[in-house]
Amino acid sequence: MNSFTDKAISIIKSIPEGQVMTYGQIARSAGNPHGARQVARLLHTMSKKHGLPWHRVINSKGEISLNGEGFETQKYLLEKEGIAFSSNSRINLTFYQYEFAYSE
DNA sequence: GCCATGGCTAGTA
DNA sequence: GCCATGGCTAGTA
Repeated sequence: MNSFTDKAISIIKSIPEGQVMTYGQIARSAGNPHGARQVARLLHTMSKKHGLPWHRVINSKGEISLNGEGFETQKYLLEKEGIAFSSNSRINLTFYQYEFAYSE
């Protein structure tokens, strides 16, 4: 459990229902401030295999980063967990962002 | 080579 | 709206 990817995966798994984290926040928590794109990549390739709550990860602007069908699916899943979207389809991070903290 | 980012500038109002 | 950035999976040989 040492690589950036392993840490990121365990962090993503810890996001509680009804809360979100951003790509950059996960990357920083996993030890690489510049790893946001790697987080995006691993979500894309490993979500299914690891059963990740991929829909609880959004970008730093509070937006869903998918297009088309993916966008609709993610928005639906988040709303189902009680997360509200503003009229411009954004999420209030101050309210819904999970403050990840290491538990040793 | 791939990626579902993010930060910063320019350029508007 | 542009572009620098970086760790590594999936799939072939």
